[in-house]
Amino acid sequence: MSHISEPTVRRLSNYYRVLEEVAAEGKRMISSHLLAEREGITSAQVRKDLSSFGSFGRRGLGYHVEHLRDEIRALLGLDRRWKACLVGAGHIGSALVGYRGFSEQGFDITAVFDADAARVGRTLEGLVVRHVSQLGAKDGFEIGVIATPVRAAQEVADVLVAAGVQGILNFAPRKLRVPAHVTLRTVDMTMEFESLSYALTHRKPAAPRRKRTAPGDRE
Amino acid sequence: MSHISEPTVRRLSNYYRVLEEVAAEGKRMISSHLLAEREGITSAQVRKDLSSFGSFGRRGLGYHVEHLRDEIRALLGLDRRWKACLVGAGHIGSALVGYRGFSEQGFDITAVFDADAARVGRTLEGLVVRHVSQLGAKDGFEIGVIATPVRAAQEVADVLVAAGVQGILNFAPRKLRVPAHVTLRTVDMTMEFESLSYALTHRKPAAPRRKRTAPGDRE
DNA sequence: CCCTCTTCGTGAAAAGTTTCACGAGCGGGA
DNA sequence: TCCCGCTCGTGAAACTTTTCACGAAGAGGG
Repeated sequence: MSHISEPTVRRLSNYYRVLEEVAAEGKRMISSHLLAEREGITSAQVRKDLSSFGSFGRRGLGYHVEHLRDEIRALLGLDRRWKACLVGAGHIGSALVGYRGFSEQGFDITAVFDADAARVGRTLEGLVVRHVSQLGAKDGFEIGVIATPVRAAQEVADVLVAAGVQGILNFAPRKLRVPAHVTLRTVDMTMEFESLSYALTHRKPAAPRRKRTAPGDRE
Repeated sequence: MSHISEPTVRRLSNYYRVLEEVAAEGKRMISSHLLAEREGITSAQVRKDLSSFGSFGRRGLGYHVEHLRDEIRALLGLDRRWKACLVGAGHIGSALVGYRGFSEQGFDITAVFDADAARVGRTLEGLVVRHVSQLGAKDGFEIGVIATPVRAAQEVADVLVAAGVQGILNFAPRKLRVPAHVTLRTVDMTMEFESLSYALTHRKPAAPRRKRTAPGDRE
């Protein structure tokens, strides 16, 4: 195993969840074909992805569900827990602290920060909101989650980097600048909506009720 | 303009937000180089993306900020509003209803549904939560947003399709099956976290504290 | 008018990703 | 034991996306 591409990692993450489901259903083996069907992709893709980090299947039989699940879990680093903090106690931040999915996958949010004095001191899922100025290296956070308004996001990222986090999960709709040793992942809901808006606006079989003609339009 | 690839659309969405910012700063023109710098990509990429739907730049000068912004807005279908409903009034759902970003981009959530009787009747940002059984075609929703637990997501998607939505924005961590005439976009926070976990687990310069040796391992 | 500096638009090359297709291993039945 | 049906692993082909590199404007100064 030398290098696993980003698209492959994302699919592995999906396989992992399917495997958990399938294991819960009591199935012992699963074929690449079945796995592919659940994901809406081809079986060749599944086999290619899995072969990128090992040979886990048995010809004629498929993959051993629990074994494969455990291999992927280890590969993704989900067999340990991560110490995380959250910055931004607004709507999104509150939702994230309460979201089960994260702690289930090894993500412990143990502190919440906010820049707004009105929010400092309030309690969120058992955590007291602290002022962001108290965010330092001493607590040893490995991951920082940004759920602030977009204008504050870069500044918060800088604070997190200074506090020594190794990774940042950013929910503000903007690309952030972080040093190379810090890994950044951005969840951009706005972008997904705009992508959906584009797809709906240009979907093929739509009735041609009237064609908008923009200034520089061509066909 | 014949076809714009998905990665390009996503970047256009980013350019759009940068252009709004730059316009607010009062700048009149912007070069592909500057635009690229803000996004952390190359200027060739920017020019290629923009040229995929028209020639908006002027050689030697760059792009006219407001004009380009308006062109992208029209292309993405953001010059109109979408009538949307939300299913799932839990943590994530509540956050989404309250999230400014959506309405700013033309996304009007005008109804909230939930399957849990305990939540029906409660008010969320001025909207009374209704039981999901009341979700039908008569309200004419164009877009449905799914913010339910993963086990309910497919069923809700089916209901939305039956109610005639054209697009679905799914926040449950699972691929959903929808007919071809319905567009689906999934925001999978769990996957982003797992991708981050993978990156942190395998980051290069880390001290090689211990090497796991799996059964079928090779190098 | 001419020269220089800047920047776009765009084919062509390079890099990356997915799909194809086939050899080979495995279990089971006759 | 031998054959058949199933399924993996994988090189090669096909396709997609990004990067390169260069010709063609455009502006401004002298």
